[in-house]
Amino acid sequence: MKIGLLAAKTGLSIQTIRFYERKSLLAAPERTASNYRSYSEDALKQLLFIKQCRALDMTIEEIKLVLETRANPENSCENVNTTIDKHVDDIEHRIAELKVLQETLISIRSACDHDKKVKECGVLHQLDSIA
Amino acid sequence: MKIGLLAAKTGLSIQTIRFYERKSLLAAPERTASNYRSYSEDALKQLLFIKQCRALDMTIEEIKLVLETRANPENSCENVNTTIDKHVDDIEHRIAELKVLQETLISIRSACDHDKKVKECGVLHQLDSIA
DNA sequence: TGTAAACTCTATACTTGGTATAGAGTCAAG
DNA sequence: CTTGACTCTATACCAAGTATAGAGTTTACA
Repeated sequence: MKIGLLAAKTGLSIQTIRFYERKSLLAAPERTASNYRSYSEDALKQLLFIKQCRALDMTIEEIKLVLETRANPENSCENVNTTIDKHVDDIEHRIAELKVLQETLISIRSACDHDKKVKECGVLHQLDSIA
Repeated sequence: MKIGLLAAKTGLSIQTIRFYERKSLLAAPERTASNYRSYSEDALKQLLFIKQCRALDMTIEEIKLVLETRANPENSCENVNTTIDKHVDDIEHRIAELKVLQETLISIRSACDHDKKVKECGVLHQLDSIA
């Protein structure tokens, strides 16, 4: 199948598919006589796998690692698990950070209840003084 | 004061300060005879304000808007408040997304309790089939 | 006074994960 | 046979910086 159909089937853009090829996430496919990329069903499966990993916010490098690990069924899956564990950790940290940020923002926001003038705006005063 | 001292006082890198100048967040300062940037105390205050806004995850464009609003004390502070409200909203969404992601990751991770081989690894099977 | 270290300057390239374009070639339908 | 849809490569762009090269400047110390 050609790249347009593959894009439609995966829900990824054509440019994204070519981008993944450049990044060596997806093997360069066969070419037709007129130099069009020609993909197999395996490429489709691989892309769906990649898409799934991206949805889990894995970086391209991490996905590459997982794909390499997966390529040999006799490999230990240890570094796949390590990758997931690290993600869970990172996300936990990020959520905690965002919660603090959220509270700070809400607290700042409460300093100006209405549409006032700049010189009276508690939000701006807060922004000036917190640091 | 020269850029190195300003960087030390603000905790920003020299490159970041020059970057903010290029982005028009910080006015281009006077220059010495030898073309070195020479900053006032006001520049220091402005940078600390910017740093504070960045810590609240505002984009450079948003900060620019806030700075422009702030410049005239008679302005209405409405769009400052709007900016903050939008942020609170964005962060709420992001936290919700991350929580879903976290749960998904934890559920996937539970499919492989130990260091197994790739072919037996539940995590990899999950990654294959969820999409 | 000499010189070496520390500082600053501009300009450019790199990062991540794509997205958007230009300009050229190819293919299918009417 | 031409028009429109598709594909190709190469390049530039986004945010928010970071890192480097190569040149000039200032400061400290002997």
